[in-house]
Amino acid sequence: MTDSPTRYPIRVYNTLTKTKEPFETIEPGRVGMYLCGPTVYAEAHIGHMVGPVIFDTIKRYLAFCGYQVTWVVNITDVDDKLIQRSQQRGISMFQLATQMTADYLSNLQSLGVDQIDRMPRATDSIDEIIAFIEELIQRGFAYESEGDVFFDVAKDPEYGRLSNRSADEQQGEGGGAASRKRSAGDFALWKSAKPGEPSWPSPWGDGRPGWHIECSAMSRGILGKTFDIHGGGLDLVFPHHENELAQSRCCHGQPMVRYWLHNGLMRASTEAGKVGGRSERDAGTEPNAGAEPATVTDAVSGKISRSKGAGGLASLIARHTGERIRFFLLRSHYRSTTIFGDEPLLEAGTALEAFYRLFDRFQRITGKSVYDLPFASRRADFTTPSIPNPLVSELLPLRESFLSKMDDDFNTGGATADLFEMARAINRFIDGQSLEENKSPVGIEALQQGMQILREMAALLGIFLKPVPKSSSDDSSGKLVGELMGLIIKLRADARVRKDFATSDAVRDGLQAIGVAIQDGKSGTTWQVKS
RNA sequence: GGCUCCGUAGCCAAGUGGCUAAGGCAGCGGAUUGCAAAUCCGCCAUGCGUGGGUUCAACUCCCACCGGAGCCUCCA
Repeated sequence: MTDSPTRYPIRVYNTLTKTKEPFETIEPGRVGMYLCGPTVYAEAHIGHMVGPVIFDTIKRYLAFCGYQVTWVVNITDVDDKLIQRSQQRGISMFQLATQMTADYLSNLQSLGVDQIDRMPRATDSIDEIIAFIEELIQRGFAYESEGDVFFDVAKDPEYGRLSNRSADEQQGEGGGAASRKRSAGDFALWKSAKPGEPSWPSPWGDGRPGWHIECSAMSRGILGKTFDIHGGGLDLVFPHHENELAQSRCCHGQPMVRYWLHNGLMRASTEAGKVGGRSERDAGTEPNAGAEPATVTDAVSGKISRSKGAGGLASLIARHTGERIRFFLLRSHYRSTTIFGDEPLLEAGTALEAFYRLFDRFQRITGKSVYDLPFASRRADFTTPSIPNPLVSELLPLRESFLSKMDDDFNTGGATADLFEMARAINRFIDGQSLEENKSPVGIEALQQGMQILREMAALLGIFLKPVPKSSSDDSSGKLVGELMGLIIKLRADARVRKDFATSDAVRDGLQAIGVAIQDGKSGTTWQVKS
């Protein structure tokens, strides 16, 4: 019973054609996917996580549909900014890159991004890069000029198609390179080294790769000359992806990529940057940037920008948990601009709490952790229960709805609606069967089967995979705390039996004040630490 | 100036040429509760920026305008 991916009507929006197209792989059942990763010269900010989270989700989904996916994310560890920043800090470029790569990786881990197969570094690929440049020169698409090598944009009639621009309107890179270029739009493939800069020997003298060439060289090395999906932020469409595309197509005489997928950018929710509000530009007032402690934004536009010093993702994750941030990112469509701030993140957390409470409830009834439940990892593996299960019958249409939204350009925002509907159906089932009071084996079995469906769908989004550390059911809260709470609840229950509500309410209010919420249910009192 | 994209209830946010325009947060009623909380049920956009046009029919297509964002230089 192999799963044939072609049976699923997946459609993706392709930036190159500006339309949604049926997803068909080059090689049946296999997907090569490349995402432009970070230039590791500074700490990551939340905007850098949009791509990794959505592509992580895309990979999970494609794998679920039966594809064998190879996902590559590159690390740009040589670049002008890296050199500049490392000199400022008095460390080597390699030290800086190592530190910032570690920061990036830990952020990915916090957000549950663990599907990446290969993370090649530019500096590990110098030989491939040089070989690629040599091929371009041989084919007449690049030229050497005083130790630099440039791509000759004029030689590529298709240049500009991805970003819908014509080559002659380009300003090109600034600096002193202009005099060495044939035309302004030409971009560097190889940059000659100035004294003291990190460099590698090449046929054109010591130097380093230009920005775009590494992606062409590394994607070819791992995924081949033509591969299925290339992704990145919308801001990379021009010039980065346009240039990559030109290099690879001209070098190989075949298309580089089947589908170009671009995620929307993130904006901070400053007063001025608010959608519908007046822009700072028009208002002509001095912007007050830095309202968000975790990010520094471009004061004029509200855009999150690392060049303005944005970063501090780690503290944001500490405040909100990685799962909350991930869920927040997946609640809207990946191509849309997302407004980011503490408020929307808090709201995502509130929404998530309902699921966590359901999971606690599940554990009280079944004695099992939701996180230990098995679930189908392939779309075709799902089998309906042999015994009629009213809960599963209710959940299956929601599962179909969820999957059809994911089929449609990975509409995670639409799909989350079905997750909420599932949670409601499960709660309704528990209420209707009074499962917390009379734990009927038939009901419990039905509940578990139902919960597996919710779990299966959530796993596609990369959420609810493991317990959130703050949950009271988690032993990280401490055994002692659990025992103390047990004692407090027992004493309070005694007070309630005596109808001494003044005492019981005082206990509840007191706990509330220190961040512990309690609920009196029919089968006892539950509690959790509020985040 | 050129090129893209967006404008859906108090807020966030899916979606569609034609049945009752998802879901979440907040709010309001009800069930439940000693009271709460949680959970469940119900309510909450005669309308999808504004004005035209195409069409039997548009929120969905086209045009104009207003407002917002991005790219055109490094940027996820």
